[in-house]
Amino acid sequence: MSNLQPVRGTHDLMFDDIRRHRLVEDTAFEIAGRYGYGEIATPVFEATEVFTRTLGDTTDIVTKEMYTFETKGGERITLRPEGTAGVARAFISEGLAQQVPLKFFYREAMFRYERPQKGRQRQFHQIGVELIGVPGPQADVEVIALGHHILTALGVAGNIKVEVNSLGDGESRTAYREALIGFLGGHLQTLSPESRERLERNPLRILDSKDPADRALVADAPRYTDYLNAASKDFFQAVQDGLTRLDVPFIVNPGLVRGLDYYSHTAFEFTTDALGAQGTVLAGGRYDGLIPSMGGPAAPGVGWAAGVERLAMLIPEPPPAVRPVAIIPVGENESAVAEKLAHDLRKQGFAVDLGYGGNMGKRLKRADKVKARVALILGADEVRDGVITLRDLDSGAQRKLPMAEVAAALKS
RNA sequence: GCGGGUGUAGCUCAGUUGGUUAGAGCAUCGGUUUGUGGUACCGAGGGUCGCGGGUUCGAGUCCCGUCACUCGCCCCA
Repeated sequence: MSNLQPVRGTHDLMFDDIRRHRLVEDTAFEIAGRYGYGEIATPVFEATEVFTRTLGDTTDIVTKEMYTFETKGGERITLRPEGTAGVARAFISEGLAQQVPLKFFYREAMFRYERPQKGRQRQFHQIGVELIGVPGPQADVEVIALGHHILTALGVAGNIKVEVNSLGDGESRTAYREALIGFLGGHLQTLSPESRERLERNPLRILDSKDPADRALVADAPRYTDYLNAASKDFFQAVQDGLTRLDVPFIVNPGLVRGLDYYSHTAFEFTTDALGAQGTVLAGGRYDGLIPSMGGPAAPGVGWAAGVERLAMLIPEPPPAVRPVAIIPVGENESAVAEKLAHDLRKQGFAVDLGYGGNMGKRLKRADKVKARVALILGADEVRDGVITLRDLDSGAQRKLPMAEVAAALKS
């Protein structure tokens, strides 16, 4: 077992990496709280149907990309590949329909059996919000503005584009889908082989194909906006007006689509070109059909999820670790005094580093390594006189002061 | 799932047309300095050359397989 490696697509998070991670999560949590979103933690695994019932026949996802297994008791279980289905399931199981509107925030690990790339692991982390029970466009606006607010607070919004689109209601989508299939079906030879397959399974996805021939064809295809009915147009306009009012910069991307039927109206993505092919940093939309499709009440919803790893990569500087106070005892007897001092200071809220051995030089070196801000030197002289030597490790200045005044001096 | 690139010390990398005991910087440890860190100087430790097989008198170097990472495609709930 000497060649132990982490399982493909998984990573150990520590030091700077996890500080970046926590900065993303904590910032998002704090700001979501200002908008009234409370945290929810759903189970890491769910009954497989929780995901398959909503994903339908989009076979790649179901067959290729879910971690599904059978338990000893014969249950079919899937590690959650995304957060919304679990929240929707909780909404149904906990009978929360009486309590709408409900606002949830989550920060959790997700699992997808995909080929790892930059910004794409098999175990990864998402933050996300769900706003359930509000049918009107102000909910979409709030959720998008919240996403933008979080990215701004993280200092990464400058590199990010906010793209929005409307999928309209069910009637609009059916009409558009037919028109699109009709048009593309007349140009089968021009379509890329991949898109020819998508034509039956997931025609809307052809709109965001990367193939140049597809793109040229799509430019002449019927436009989604022309097939939105009046109600859908009004809804989309209200979303855009709301975003403008809140100074959220956005562009309308008519090629931005969702493959699944439970989505309606607003779809949006926050993208960057700093991460190669994995440019989507936050994505969401309105899912009025999701909860009903899982057997729940007719509760509308809108939300998004963002990749913590991707956001963490965009943060230029990881937040610094806490700078402790280092206590440096010089001899054996002084060590006991130092342990007591460390304990007292920690109880008062200070971060204290106390090494486990070594002479003064070694201990100062260690203090430097843990980036201590000050060293409290405790030798025989100090103990005898009831004082301590306080050395500022940045300036090198040091002075003696009575033991009783240490805590006060450290606060300044 | 498909195609390309890369695997040499803890990290970043060098290593000639195949040729002796595989190198550097950083990091680590020790010393100059047993009451003063960072800087400097001196020294030391640390390598199954990703793994397995093959070609060869001889492989870090060439070939095959495999694993991992990486870039793109597919997918992106």
